[in-house]
Amino acid sequence: MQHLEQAVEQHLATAGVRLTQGRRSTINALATMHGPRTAAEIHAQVDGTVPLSSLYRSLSVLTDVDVLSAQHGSDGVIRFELAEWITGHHHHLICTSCGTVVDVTPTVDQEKSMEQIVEKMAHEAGFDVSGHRFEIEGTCRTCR
Amino acid sequence: MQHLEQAVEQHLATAGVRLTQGRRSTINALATMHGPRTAAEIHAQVDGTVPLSSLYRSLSVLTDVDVLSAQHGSDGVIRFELAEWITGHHHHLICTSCGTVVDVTPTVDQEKSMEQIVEKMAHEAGFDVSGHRFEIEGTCRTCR
DNA sequence: TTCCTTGCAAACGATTTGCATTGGA
DNA sequence: TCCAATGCAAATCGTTTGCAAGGAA
Repeated sequence: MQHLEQAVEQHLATAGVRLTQGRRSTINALATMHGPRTAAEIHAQVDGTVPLSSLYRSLSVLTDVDVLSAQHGSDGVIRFELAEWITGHHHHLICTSCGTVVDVTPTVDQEKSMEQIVEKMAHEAGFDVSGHRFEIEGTCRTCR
Repeated sequence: MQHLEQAVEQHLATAGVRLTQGRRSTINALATMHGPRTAAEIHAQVDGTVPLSSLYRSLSVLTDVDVLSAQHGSDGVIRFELAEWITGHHHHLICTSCGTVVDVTPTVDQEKSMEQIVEKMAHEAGFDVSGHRFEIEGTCRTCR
């Protein structure tokens, strides 16, 4: 995890953003939690040491500089996770019952197939593809 | 569009839900607008004839009985559209420049490939798949 | 008539922001 | 030092809800 910290530190320095105590623990919390987490969950994980308002501000800044990525869940709550250049490329399994989001990493073949399909569909509509989001909905093991 | 109205009417009757004036115009508005729309947009489209609170309640009921589907955008706002059994299965091309959302329908082969991949990825994580959402971001023809 | 629906207004709750204070490089 | 970052409290705003009145079956 030292490498991660250094890489992130470097990344933030380049972006001209300070790596403060609060931001450090926010990032560490997310690194520990594996997968998208809400501000409230992170707030609990850091044991309330970072006020929610400050936490939201940090999350916003960290997302802006691409250390985190954000997604809006069907429960209307934003979940944050480490950016893909840190965690690696993946997609999301979303439990329609409890809202939990789990990361899944496609195999190289799977990813290649998906990209091909994306490219083809978009091309016919005259779109220049810049990215895609693939979300699988279903029921997780514990909710079933 | 007569067929649509009858089918929906039937659907609602079976579900024990009344097709009222407000609901009728809500559904018609969405049928006209093609693609996911926010409550505010629908409210404007029906020219304010349906109060926002009532509109939200209708949208909620209609989503529950699967006449509409809802999705939470990256701006934190809920967008509604006619359910896929009405519009047909499709995915979304989202222009990151102008925000336009275009529906794209995958070919049978494309859809089959995607479902296979989805099934495989989800199964390993212990998920029961109920559906998937594929959103392609990029630049549309007119914005390019 | 019987309830499901509506309208209005008030409540909610996640997220954002103003402002004075603190702390990192 | 100097300005970004913080903490607190108040404000936002999309969405939800209580309750009495209205309308579909």
